[in-house]
Amino acid sequence: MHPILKSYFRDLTQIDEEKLEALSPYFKEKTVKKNEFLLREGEVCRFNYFVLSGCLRLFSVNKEGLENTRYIAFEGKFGTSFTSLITGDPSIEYIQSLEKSVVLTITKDDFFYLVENEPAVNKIYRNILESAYITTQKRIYDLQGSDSLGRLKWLLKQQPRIFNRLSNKVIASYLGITQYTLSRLKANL
Amino acid sequence: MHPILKSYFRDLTQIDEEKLEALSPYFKEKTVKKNEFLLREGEVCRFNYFVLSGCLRLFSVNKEGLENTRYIAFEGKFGTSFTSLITGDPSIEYIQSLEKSVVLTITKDDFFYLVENEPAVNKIYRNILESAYITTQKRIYDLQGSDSLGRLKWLLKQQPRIFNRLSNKVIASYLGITQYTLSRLKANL
DNA sequence: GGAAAAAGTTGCTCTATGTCAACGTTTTGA
DNA sequence: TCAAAACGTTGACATAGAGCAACTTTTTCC
Repeated sequence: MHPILKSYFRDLTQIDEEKLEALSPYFKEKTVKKNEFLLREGEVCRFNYFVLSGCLRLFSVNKEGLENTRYIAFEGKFGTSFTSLITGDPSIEYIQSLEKSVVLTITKDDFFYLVENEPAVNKIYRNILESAYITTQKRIYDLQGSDSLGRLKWLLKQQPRIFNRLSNKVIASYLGITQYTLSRLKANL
Repeated sequence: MHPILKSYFRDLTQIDEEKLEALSPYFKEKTVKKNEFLLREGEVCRFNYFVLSGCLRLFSVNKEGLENTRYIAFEGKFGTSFTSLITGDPSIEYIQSLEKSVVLTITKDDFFYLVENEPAVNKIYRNILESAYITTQKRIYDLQGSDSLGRLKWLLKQQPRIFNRLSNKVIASYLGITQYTLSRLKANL
Protein backbone atom coordinates (compact mmCIF):
# COMPACT_ATOMS: atom_id res chain seq x y z
CA MET A 1 0.00 0.00 0.00
CA HIS A 2 1.17 3.50 -0.75
CA PRO A 3 2.89 4.97 2.32
CA ILE A 4 0.71 8.12 2.40
CA LEU A 5 -2.48 6.08 2.47
CA LYS A 6 -0.89 3.71 4.97
CA SER A 7 -0.16 6.47 7.45
CA TYR A 8 -3.67 7.82 6.91
CA PHE A 9 -5.05 4.46 8.08
CA ARG A 10 -2.50 4.19 10.89
CA ASP A 11 -3.47 7.60 12.24
CA LEU A 12 -7.17 6.79 12.42
CA THR A 13 -7.39 3.05 13.05
CA GLN A 14 -5.52 0.15 14.64
CA ILE A 15 -5.52 -1.95 11.50
CA ASP A 16 -2.72 -4.56 11.25
CA GLU A 17 -0.19 -4.83 8.46
CA GLU A 18 -1.79 -7.87 6.87
CA LYS A 19 -5.22 -6.27 6.50
CA LEU A 20 -3.65 -3.10 5.19
CA GLU A 21 -1.99 -5.01 2.42
CA ALA A 22 -5.26 -6.78 1.68
CA LEU A 23 -6.87 -3.37 1.07
CA SER A 24 -4.14 -2.25 -1.29
CA PRO A 25 -5.51 -3.87 -4.49
CA TYR A 26 -8.71 -1.86 -4.23
CA PHE A 27 -6.81 1.36 -4.94
CA LYS A 28 -5.48 2.21 -8.39
CA GLU A 29 -3.02 5.00 -9.01
CA LYS A 30 -3.95 7.65 -11.54
CA THR A 31 -2.14 10.73 -12.78
CA VAL A 32 -4.24 13.78 -13.51
CA LYS A 33 -3.24 16.83 -15.51
CA LYS A 34 -3.66 20.34 -14.19
CA ASN A 35 -7.23 21.57 -14.70
CA GLU A 36 -8.43 18.11 -15.75
CA PHE A 37 -11.96 17.14 -14.65
CA LEU A 38 -12.61 13.92 -12.74
CA LEU A 39 -16.35 14.57 -12.60
CA ARG A 40 -18.67 17.00 -14.35
CA GLU A 41 -22.08 18.30 -13.36
CA GLY A 42 -24.77 15.86 -14.45
CA GLU A 43 -22.54 12.78 -14.28
CA VAL A 44 -22.96 10.14 -11.60
CA CYS A 45 -19.87 9.94 -9.41
CA ARG A 46 -18.30 6.45 -9.48
CA PHE A 47 -15.07 6.85 -7.53
CA ASN A 48 -13.62 8.05 -4.30
CA TYR A 49 -10.21 9.70 -4.66
CA PHE A 50 -7.30 9.82 -2.24
CA VAL A 51 -4.84 12.56 -3.14
CA LEU A 52 -1.17 11.56 -3.10
CA SER A 53 0.10 14.82 -4.56
CA GLY A 54 -1.47 17.96 -5.99
CA CYS A 55 -5.04 18.89 -5.13
CA LEU A 56 -8.64 18.54 -6.22
CA ARG A 57 -11.41 21.06 -5.89
CA LEU A 58 -15.15 20.56 -5.65
CA PHE A 59 -17.22 23.36 -7.11
CA SER A 60 -20.50 24.16 -8.79
CA VAL A 61 -21.52 26.71 -11.40
CA ASN A 62 -24.69 28.72 -10.76
CA LYS A 63 -27.13 29.84 -13.40
CA GLU A 64 -25.27 33.11 -13.95
CA GLY A 65 -22.14 31.11 -14.70
CA LEU A 66 -20.35 31.97 -11.46
CA GLU A 67 -18.28 29.30 -9.73
CA ASN A 68 -18.63 28.42 -6.07
CA THR A 69 -15.87 26.30 -4.54
CA ARG A 70 -16.89 24.15 -1.59
CA TYR A 71 -13.85 22.07 -0.77
CA ILE A 72 -10.21 21.61 -1.66
CA ALA A 73 -8.64 18.17 -1.12
CA PHE A 74 -4.88 18.48 -0.69
CA GLU A 75 -2.44 15.57 -0.56
CA GLY A 76 -3.24 13.04 2.15
CA LYS A 77 -7.02 13.60 1.98
CA PHE A 78 -9.94 11.85 0.39
CA GLY A 79 -12.02 13.98 -1.90
CA THR A 80 -15.09 13.17 -3.94
CA SER A 81 -18.69 14.22 -4.36
CA PHE A 82 -20.09 12.06 -1.58
CA THR A 83 -23.59 13.33 -2.26
CA SER A 84 -23.59 11.74 -5.70
CA LEU A 85 -21.65 8.73 -4.44
CA ILE A 86 -24.21 8.10 -1.67
CA THR A 87 -27.41 8.86 -3.54
CA GLY A 88 -26.41 7.65 -6.99
CA ASP A 89 -27.94 10.83 -8.38
CA PRO A 90 -26.19 12.95 -11.01
CA SER A 91 -23.73 15.33 -9.40
CA ILE A 92 -24.50 19.02 -9.06
CA GLU A 93 -20.79 19.73 -8.68
CA TYR A 94 -17.55 19.28 -10.57
CA ILE A 95 -14.32 17.68 -9.41
CA GLN A 96 -11.27 19.28 -10.96
CA SER A 97 -7.55 18.92 -10.43
CA LEU A 98 -5.97 22.31 -9.76
CA GLU A 99 -2.40 21.08 -10.08
CA LYS A 100 -0.75 18.13 -11.79
CA SER A 101 -1.89 15.49 -9.31
CA VAL A 102 -1.52 11.84 -8.48
CA VAL A 103 -4.51 10.17 -6.87
CA LEU A 104 -5.55 6.72 -5.75
CA THR A 105 -8.99 5.78 -7.03
CA ILE A 106 -11.36 3.28 -5.49
CA THR A 107 -14.70 2.45 -7.05
CA LYS A 108 -17.90 3.37 -5.30
CA ASP A 109 -18.94 -0.29 -4.99
CA ASP A 110 -15.61 -1.38 -3.56
CA PHE A 111 -15.57 1.56 -1.19
CA PHE A 112 -19.02 0.92 0.25
CA TYR A 113 -18.36 -2.82 0.35
CA LEU A 114 -15.34 -2.11 2.54
CA VAL A 115 -17.29 0.38 4.67
CA GLU A 116 -19.74 -2.42 5.48
CA ASN A 117 -17.24 -5.24 5.88
CA GLU A 118 -13.93 -3.83 7.00
CA PRO A 119 -14.10 -2.03 10.35
CA ALA A 120 -11.04 0.08 9.59
CA VAL A 121 -12.67 1.46 6.45
CA ASN A 122 -15.92 2.01 8.34
CA LYS A 123 -13.91 4.07 10.81
CA ILE A 124 -12.17 5.98 8.02
CA TYR A 125 -15.49 6.80 6.38
CA ARG A 126 -16.95 7.88 9.70
CA ASN A 127 -13.98 10.15 10.19
CA ILE A 128 -14.35 11.65 6.71
CA LEU A 129 -18.02 12.42 7.36
CA GLU A 130 -17.34 13.80 10.83
CA SER A 131 -14.59 16.05 9.53
CA ALA A 132 -16.86 17.26 6.76
CA TYR A 133 -19.56 17.99 9.34
CA ILE A 134 -17.22 20.00 11.52
CA THR A 135 -15.73 21.91 8.60
CA THR A 136 -19.05 22.80 7.02
CA GLN A 137 -20.55 23.86 10.34
CA LYS A 138 -17.71 26.35 10.78
CA ARG A 139 -17.98 27.33 7.13
CA ILE A 140 -21.68 28.12 7.33
CA TYR A 141 -21.31 30.20 10.47
CA ASP A 142 -18.05 31.92 9.63
CA LEU A 143 -18.87 32.65 6.02
CA GLN A 144 -22.49 33.68 6.47
CA GLY A 145 -21.81 35.48 9.72
CA SER A 146 -19.25 38.04 8.58
CA ASP A 147 -18.44 40.43 5.78
CA SER A 148 -15.90 39.80 3.01
CA LEU A 149 -12.95 41.08 4.97
CA GLY A 150 -13.88 38.89 7.91
CA ARG A 151 -14.14 35.86 5.65
CA LEU A 152 -10.79 36.60 4.09
CA LYS A 153 -9.11 36.81 7.50
CA TRP A 154 -10.88 33.63 8.55
CA LEU A 155 -9.55 31.78 5.52
CA LEU A 156 -6.03 33.13 6.00
CA LYS A 157 -6.09 31.79 9.53
CA GLN A 158 -7.94 28.50 9.03
CA GLN A 159 -6.64 27.38 5.66
CA PRO A 160 -3.38 29.11 4.85
CA ARG A 161 -2.53 26.42 2.30
CA ILE A 162 -5.44 27.57 0.17
CA PHE A 163 -3.82 30.98 0.08
CA ASN A 164 -0.36 29.88 -0.79
CA ARG A 165 -1.26 27.45 -3.53
CA LEU A 166 -4.42 28.55 -5.28
CA SER A 167 -5.24 31.34 -7.70
CA ASN A 168 -7.18 34.38 -6.55
CA LYS A 169 -10.00 33.34 -8.79
CA VAL A 170 -10.39 30.05 -6.94
CA ILE A 171 -9.95 31.70 -3.55
CA ALA A 172 -12.66 34.22 -4.40
CA SER A 173 -15.03 31.46 -5.47
CA TYR A 174 -14.29 29.68 -2.19
CA LEU A 175 -15.14 32.82 -0.20
CA GLY A 176 -18.26 33.54 -2.22
CA ILE A 177 -17.02 36.92 -3.47
CA THR A 178 -15.84 38.18 -6.85
CA GLN A 179 -12.19 38.26 -7.82
CA TYR A 180 -12.46 42.07 -7.97
CA THR A 181 -13.53 42.34 -4.36
CA LEU A 182 -10.81 39.92 -3.30
CA SER A 183 -8.21 41.93 -5.15
CA ARG A 184 -9.35 45.14 -3.42
CA LEU A 185 -9.45 43.51 0.01
CA LYS A 186 -5.94 42.14 -0.36
CA ALA A 187 -4.68 45.59 -1.29
CA ASN A 188 -6.00 46.88 2.05
CA LEU A 189 -4.89 44.07 4.36
CA MET B 1 -38.93 1.78 22.91
CA HIS B 2 -40.90 4.80 21.77
CA PRO B 3 -42.71 4.01 18.49
CA ILE B 4 -41.30 7.03 16.64
CA LEU B 5 -37.72 6.05 17.45
CA LYS B 6 -38.57 2.43 16.67
CA SER B 7 -39.73 3.23 13.17
CA TYR B 8 -36.64 5.42 12.69
CA PHE B 9 -34.48 2.35 13.38
CA ARG B 10 -36.69 0.08 11.32
CA ASP B 11 -36.45 2.39 8.31
CA LEU B 12 -32.66 2.46 8.35
CA THR B 13 -31.56 -0.88 9.76
CA GLN B 14 -32.62 -4.53 10.05
CA ILE B 15 -32.37 -4.60 13.83
CA ASP B 16 -34.50 -7.24 15.59
CA GLU B 17 -37.09 -6.56 18.26
CA GLU B 18 -34.95 -7.87 21.08
CA LYS B 19 -32.01 -5.60 20.34
CA LEU B 20 -34.34 -2.66 19.87
CA GLU B 21 -35.71 -3.15 23.37
CA ALA B 22 -32.18 -3.48 24.71
CA LEU B 23 -31.44 0.01 23.34
CA SER B 24 -34.49 1.54 24.94
CA PRO B 25 -33.01 2.21 28.41
CA TYR B 26 -30.32 4.45 26.93
CA PHE B 27 -32.94 7.03 25.94
CA LYS B 28 -34.66 9.24 28.52
CA GLU B 29 -37.72 11.29 27.71
CA LYS B 30 -37.59 15.00 28.42
CA THR B 31 -40.14 17.77 27.97
CA VAL B 32 -38.80 21.13 26.85
CA LYS B 33 -40.59 24.47 27.02
CA LYS B 34 -40.88 26.76 24.03
CA ASN B 35 -37.72 28.85 23.61
CA GLU B 36 -35.85 26.82 26.23
CA PHE B 37 -32.14 26.23 25.59
CA LEU B 38 -30.65 22.74 25.60
CA LEU B 39 -27.15 24.04 24.93
CA ARG B 40 -25.56 27.46 24.99
CA GLU B 41 -22.47 28.78 23.26
CA GLY B 42 -19.38 27.95 25.28
CA GLU B 43 -20.84 24.83 26.91
CA VAL B 44 -19.65 21.36 25.97
CA CYS B 45 -22.46 19.35 24.43
CA ARG B 46 -23.20 16.18 26.41
CA PHE B 47 -26.30 14.76 24.74
CA ASN B 48 -27.78 13.72 21.47
CA TYR B 49 -31.49 14.51 21.12
CA PHE B 50 -34.18 12.67 19.18
CA VAL B 51 -37.25 14.84 18.65
CA LEU B 52 -40.59 13.18 19.38
CA SER B 53 -42.66 16.33 18.97
CA GLY B 54 -41.93 20.01 18.44
CA CYS B 55 -38.60 21.14 17.01
CA LEU B 56 -35.09 22.23 17.90
CA ARG B 57 -32.95 24.75 16.12
CA LEU B 58 -29.18 25.04 15.96
CA PHE B 59 -27.90 28.58 15.60
CA SER B 60 -25.00 30.84 16.41
CA VAL B 61 -24.74 34.53 17.24
CA ASN B 62 -22.06 36.55 15.46
CA LYS B 63 -20.10 39.39 16.97
CA GLU B 64 -22.67 41.98 15.86
CA GLY B 65 -25.33 40.02 17.73
CA LEU B 66 -27.04 38.63 14.63
CA GLU B 67 -28.36 35.08 14.67
CA ASN B 68 -27.59 32.53 11.98
CA THR B 69 -29.69 29.36 11.97
CA ARG B 70 -28.02 26.27 10.51
CA TYR B 71 -30.45 23.44 11.09
CA ILE B 72 -33.96 22.71 12.32
CA ALA B 73 -34.67 19.25 13.75
CA PHE B 74 -38.37 18.44 13.46
CA GLU B 75 -40.10 15.42 15.02
CA GLY B 76 -38.56 12.11 14.00
CA LYS B 77 -35.03 13.50 13.62
CA PHE B 78 -31.90 13.56 15.72
CA GLY B 79 -30.51 16.99 16.42
CA THR B 80 -27.47 18.07 18.37
CA SER B 81 -24.22 19.96 17.97
CA PHE B 82 -22.20 17.04 16.65
CA THR B 83 -19.14 19.24 16.34
CA SER B 84 -18.99 19.74 20.08
CA LEU B 85 -20.13 16.16 20.73
CA ILE B 86 -17.31 14.77 18.55
CA THR B 87 -14.50 17.09 19.52
CA GLY B 88 -15.43 17.67 23.15
CA ASP B 89 -14.75 21.36 22.56
CA PRO B 90 -17.11 24.09 23.81
CA SER B 91 -19.92 24.66 21.34
CA ILE B 92 -19.98 27.67 19.07
CA GLU B 93 -23.71 27.22 18.60
CA TYR B 94 -26.89 27.12 20.66
CA ILE B 95 -29.60 24.47 20.71
CA GLN B 96 -33.03 25.91 21.39
CA SER B 97 -36.52 24.50 21.35
CA LEU B 98 -38.78 26.59 19.09
CA GLU B 99 -42.00 24.93 20.25
CA LYS B 100 -43.05 23.02 23.33
CA SER B 101 -41.19 19.82 22.54
CA VAL B 102 -40.68 16.29 23.77
CA VAL B 103 -37.29 14.76 23.10
CA LEU B 104 -35.43 11.56 23.89
CA THR B 105 -31.97 12.25 25.26
CA ILE B 106 -28.99 9.92 25.13
CA THR B 107 -25.66 10.82 26.67
CA LYS B 108 -22.64 11.36 24.50
CA ASP B 109 -20.79 8.44 26.10
CA ASP B 110 -23.69 6.04 25.66
CA PHE B 111 -24.22 7.19 22.11
CA PHE B 112 -20.62 6.68 21.02
CA TYR B 113 -20.43 3.42 22.93
CA LEU B 114 -23.36 2.17 20.88
CA VAL B 115 -21.90 3.54 17.64
CA GLU B 116 -18.82 1.37 18.27
CA ASN B 117 -20.58 -1.72 19.57
CA GLU B 118 -24.06 -1.90 18.08
CA PRO B 119 -24.07 -2.14 14.28
CA ALA B 120 -27.57 -0.68 14.03
CA VAL B 121 -26.50 2.46 15.86
CA ASN B 122 -23.35 2.65 13.77
CA LYS B 123 -25.59 2.61 10.71
CA ILE B 124 -27.89 5.25 12.18
CA TYR B 125 -24.96 7.52 12.95
CA ARG B 126 -23.56 7.00 9.48
CA ASN B 127 -26.94 7.94 8.05
CA ILE B 128 -27.14 11.07 10.19
CA LEU B 129 -23.71 12.19 9.00
CA GLU B 130 -24.45 11.35 5.38
CA SER B 131 -27.72 13.26 5.49
CA ALA B 132 -25.97 16.22 7.05
CA TYR B 133 -23.34 16.09 4.31
CA ILE B 134 -25.94 16.07 1.56
CA THR B 135 -28.00 18.83 3.14
CA THR B 136 -25.08 21.14 3.78
CA GLN B 137 -23.64 20.61 0.31
CA LYS B 138 -26.93 21.79 -1.16
CA ARG B 139 -27.13 24.57 1.38
CA ILE B 140 -23.70 25.94 0.56
CA TYR B 141 -24.32 25.92 -3.17
CA ASP B 142 -27.94 27.04 -3.15
CA LEU B 143 -27.56 29.72 -0.53
CA GLN B 144 -24.24 31.14 -1.66
CA GLY B 145 -25.09 30.79 -5.31
CA SER B 146 -28.19 32.96 -5.51
CA ASP B 147 -29.67 36.23 -4.29
CA SER B 148 -32.18 36.61 -1.45
CA LEU B 149 -35.21 35.98 -3.59
CA GLY B 150 -33.63 32.85 -5.04
CA ARG B 151 -32.85 31.57 -1.56
CA LEU B 152 -36.38 32.26 -0.40
CA LYS B 153 -37.84 30.29 -3.30
CA TRP B 154 -35.35 27.51 -2.68
CA LEU B 155 -36.42 27.25 0.95
CA LEU B 156 -40.11 27.33 0.06
CA LYS B 157 -39.53 24.40 -2.25
CA GLN B 158 -37.01 22.35 -0.25
CA GLN B 159 -38.23 22.88 3.29
CA PRO B 160 -41.86 24.00 3.28
CA ARG B 161 -42.25 22.91 6.91
CA ILE B 162 -39.82 25.61 7.95
CA PHE B 163 -42.15 28.11 6.35
CA ASN B 164 -45.33 26.88 7.88
CA ARG B 165 -44.11 26.51 11.41
CA LEU B 166 -41.39 29.02 12.12
CA SER B 167 -41.37 32.77 12.69
CA ASN B 168 -40.08 35.12 10.02
CA LYS B 169 -37.26 36.06 12.30
CA VAL B 170 -36.01 32.47 12.41
CA ILE B 171 -36.58 31.97 8.68
CA ALA B 172 -34.58 35.11 7.94
CA SER B 173 -31.72 33.91 10.15
CA TYR B 174 -31.82 30.58 8.30
CA LEU B 175 -31.57 32.34 4.94
CA GLY B 176 -28.84 34.67 6.10
CA ILE B 177 -30.85 37.83 5.51
CA THR B 178 -32.50 40.36 7.82
CA GLN B 179 -36.13 40.12 8.83
CA TYR B 180 -36.70 43.42 6.96
CA THR B 181 -35.51 42.00 3.69
CA LEU B 182 -37.55 38.85 4.20
CA SER B 183 -40.65 40.89 4.89
CA ARG B 184 -40.17 42.88 1.69
CA LEU B 185 -39.48 39.79 -0.40
CA LYS B 186 -42.60 38.07 0.85
CA ALA B 187 -44.67 41.12 -0.07
CA ASN B 188 -43.46 40.74 -3.68
CA LEU B 189 -43.77 36.98 -4.13
C1' DG C 1 -58.63 39.59 29.70
C1' DG C 2 -55.52 43.00 29.24
C1' DA C 3 -50.90 45.15 29.66
C1' DA C 4 -46.39 44.46 28.05
C1' DA C 5 -43.35 42.41 25.00
C1' DA C 6 -42.23 40.52 20.75
C1' DA C 7 -42.81 40.15 15.94
C1' DG C 8 -43.89 42.02 11.54
C1' DT C 9 -44.21 45.88 8.06
C1' DT C 10 -42.63 49.75 5.58
C1' DG C 11 -40.29 54.27 4.26
C1' DC C 12 -35.80 56.47 3.98
C1' DT C 13 -31.02 56.35 3.70
C1' DC C 14 -26.44 54.33 3.39
C1' DT C 15 -22.83 51.12 2.21
C1' DA C 16 -20.54 47.00 0.75
C1' DT C 17 -19.99 44.58 -3.02
C1' DG C 18 -21.18 43.47 -7.78
C1' DT C 19 -20.55 44.85 -12.80
C1' DC C 20 -18.04 46.39 -16.60
C1' DA C 21 -14.18 48.13 -18.96
C1' DA C 22 -9.32 49.16 -19.51
C1' DC C 23 -4.93 47.83 -18.87
C1' DG C 24 -0.64 45.42 -17.16
C1' DT C 25 1.36 40.87 -15.87
C1' DT C 26 1.86 36.01 -15.82
C1' DT C 27 1.13 31.55 -17.67
C1' DT C 28 0.44 28.35 -21.30
C1' DG C 29 1.32 25.54 -25.03
C1' DA C 30 2.42 25.15 -30.15
C1' DT D 1 10.39 31.33 -27.54
C1' DC D 2 6.76 33.93 -28.54
C1' DA D 3 1.83 34.83 -29.36
C1' DA D 4 -2.41 34.10 -27.25
C1' DA D 5 -4.98 33.36 -23.40
C1' DA D 6 -5.76 33.66 -18.68
C1' DC D 7 -5.20 36.16 -14.59
C1' DG D 8 -4.87 40.21 -11.63
C1' DT D 9 -5.62 45.16 -10.60
C1' DT D 10 -8.06 49.33 -10.49
C1' DG D 11 -11.44 53.10 -11.58
C1' DA D 12 -16.29 54.51 -12.33
C1' DC D 13 -20.77 53.33 -11.61
C1' DA D 14 -24.98 50.55 -10.20
C1' DT D 15 -27.68 48.07 -6.87
C1' DA D 16 -29.16 44.61 -3.43
C1' DG D 17 -29.73 44.47 0.93
C1' DA D 18 -28.53 46.43 5.67
C1' DG D 19 -29.65 49.82 9.35
C1' DC D 20 -32.80 52.58 11.70
C1' DA D 21 -37.10 54.44 13.11
C1' DA D 22 -42.04 54.60 13.39
C1' DC D 23 -45.92 52.19 13.41
C1' DT D 24 -49.28 48.07 13.47
C1' DT D 25 -50.30 43.38 14.65
C1' DT D 26 -49.69 39.26 17.22
C1' DT D 27 -48.26 36.72 21.14
C1' DT D 28 -47.17 36.07 25.87
C1' DC D 29 -48.14 35.38 30.48
C1' DC D 30 -49.80 37.62 35.09
